[in-house]
Amino acid sequence: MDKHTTREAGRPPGMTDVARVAGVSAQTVSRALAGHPNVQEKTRAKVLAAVEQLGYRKNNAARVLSSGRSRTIGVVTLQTSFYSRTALTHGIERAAQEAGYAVSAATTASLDTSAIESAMLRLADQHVEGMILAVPLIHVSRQIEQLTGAVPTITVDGSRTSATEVVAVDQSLAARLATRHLLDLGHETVWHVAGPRAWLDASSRSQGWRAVLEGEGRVVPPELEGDWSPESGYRNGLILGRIPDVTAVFVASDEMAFGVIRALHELGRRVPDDISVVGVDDIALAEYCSPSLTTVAQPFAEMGALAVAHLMRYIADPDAAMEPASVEPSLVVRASTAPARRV
Amino acid sequence: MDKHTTREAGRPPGMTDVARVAGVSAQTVSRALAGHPNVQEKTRAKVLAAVEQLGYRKNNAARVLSSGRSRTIGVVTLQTSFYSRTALTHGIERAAQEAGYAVSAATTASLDTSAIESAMLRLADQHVEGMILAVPLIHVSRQIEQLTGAVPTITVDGSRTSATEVVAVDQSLAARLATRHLLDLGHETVWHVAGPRAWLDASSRSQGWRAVLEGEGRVVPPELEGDWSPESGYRNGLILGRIPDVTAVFVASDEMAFGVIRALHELGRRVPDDISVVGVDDIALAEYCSPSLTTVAQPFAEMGALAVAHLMRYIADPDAAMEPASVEPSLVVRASTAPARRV
DNA sequence: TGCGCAGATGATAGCGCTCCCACCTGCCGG
DNA sequence: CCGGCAGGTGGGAGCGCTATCATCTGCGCA
Repeated sequence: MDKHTTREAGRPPGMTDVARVAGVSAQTVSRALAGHPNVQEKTRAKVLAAVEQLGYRKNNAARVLSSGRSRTIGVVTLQTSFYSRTALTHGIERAAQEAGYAVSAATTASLDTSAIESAMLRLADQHVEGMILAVPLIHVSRQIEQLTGAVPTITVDGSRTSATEVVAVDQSLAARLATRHLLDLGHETVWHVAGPRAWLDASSRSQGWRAVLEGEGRVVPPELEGDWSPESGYRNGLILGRIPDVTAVFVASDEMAFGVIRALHELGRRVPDDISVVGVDDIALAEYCSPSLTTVAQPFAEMGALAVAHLMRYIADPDAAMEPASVEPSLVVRASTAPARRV
Repeated sequence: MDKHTTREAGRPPGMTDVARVAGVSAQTVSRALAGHPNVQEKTRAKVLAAVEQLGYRKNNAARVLSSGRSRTIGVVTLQTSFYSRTALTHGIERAAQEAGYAVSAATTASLDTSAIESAMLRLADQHVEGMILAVPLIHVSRQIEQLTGAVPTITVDGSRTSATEVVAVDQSLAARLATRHLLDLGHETVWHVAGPRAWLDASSRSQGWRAVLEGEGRVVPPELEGDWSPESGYRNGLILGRIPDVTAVFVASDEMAFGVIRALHELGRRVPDDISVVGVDDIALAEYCSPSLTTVAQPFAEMGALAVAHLMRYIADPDAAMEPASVEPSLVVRASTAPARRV
């Protein structure tokens, strides 16, 4: 550090430097750059010229320290590469960028309360103005409660216990679309391989599936559960393939669906001839693996944008009432589903 | 803001508060928390107790402003969900976290110089101590040169023009493993669907493939090019499938490989009976799609760790000489490759 | 016995910005 | 004609922390 206040070589220009060059005060520079209304056009122009000339860039740390506002939001995600979370994160990033916000990501290796807590704390330390939780909040600790109280937080998994705002794809609808599609093809009933129960996404799908079957007076088969990985789909497929009257399966994610299909294949049951399979997500490979997968496409980009929009509103007015928002998924029919064969 | 220096309700506790409770000076608190050696164990304990009692959390903005060090590194990635980049990012995140660094991600929608420039500037504004570029630097602008001069930067794509340090998977080896595997199965020669030329990953694979063929005196078929997407693999597959003497194809990514396989399938050429296909990456689905894919696994986690380790060393001593580092991929043989049929 | 040095602690001065308030123009109405 | 009021501007005072230097202890050694 240096005693002299005069400009130094090797130090980036500060607001004072801009002020000097523009012939105004540092204060005016601040206002001009912040888009404050009470600044003459002429003055603003002078400031901008000086900024250009010096190659001035704002010092974010100073701004945050002084104002408490960071223009940054945080996203908590699970440290894995499931397609859905990746796609969602991208949607959020793009939307945040457009809103002039930076995104700070904190990943957690597990869904433990303490792990999520620590991810949220890391974000809080970075003075984020809001958070988006892309993981299910299984248990809301005192610490988390305090954080969500202090920092506007929304969750895109819609944890049922939380005190946070919720944005979500209508997963129940996704499940209903899939299940009804299979019934429409003439199948007696539809089996289901669900995601982990901790995820609301997973349990909403399960509920939607069950609702359709019950509404139609069909037998509701026991539900199987995976962990989103292809491998868990495979394990469940090995079970399903051994049950003779299984002819239609709704799987809670595309990656698991391919695992299921592989297992069925190995057991000699053909898809879609013997068994129809529907997934969820519409990953890039869904169309190109064999057989191409009938699935329910999720509008992840839209979803990210909606989450950010919601959060912005929440940040602007923390007291405003907000009802949960949701976007609609859509069915994409491909080759993994076929009409039930006459018995 | 407030005139009084005494504690206020509703304001989080600061270092001065901790100092008061612990009965030491703010300075000592700073040193104790920074792990400075010249602090008595007893004093440190008192400080930690006070921290605990007050629920004190450091103010990062203030630390950055004052010290210039942010304990944050930045990562520039492309705004897509290709498996490789996602996996790599996770490797980086984990390693950085272990090193006590936060990760700030900046995504860019395109590979334009200006887009990458702006992503790097955004990171610079956040006072990152170092950057990892996970995108190819096609053209190094004056601005970028200035940035890489000011902030330690390494690239994991190994752009040939850049003035940055390089960490990479040995892609040439990956290609040689794949190509040799196919030749060993008795195929006359091997065709290649490459990634975009702008990516060094892609061109290294192409070179490795070519080197093996030339070394063995085989015919080097013309090279096809995709954009990493399954769809581009499909397009190229539609071409390859129409060429009668194609019996083995090395594809630069798993996602493209499945696209190729699908196209071949549609043209009535069986994999692996008629044509063997090898991919690169070993994505989670490689084992579960049909046929399961022979591929070259990339050690992304290791790679991320290596990149971070390199960057840490670079940050610690920007002048230290560092040779490019690389990690080794490994071949995973599955069902998409088979011995060439006797002609 | 005393000097000096090293280890432990404290005091002070910023880091670059934004807030609050005072100021200074010019113009309106009384 | 002058007080007042509004829009524009400038002047300080911090924001919470760390760097630098000063200070203060205790101890070894001559």
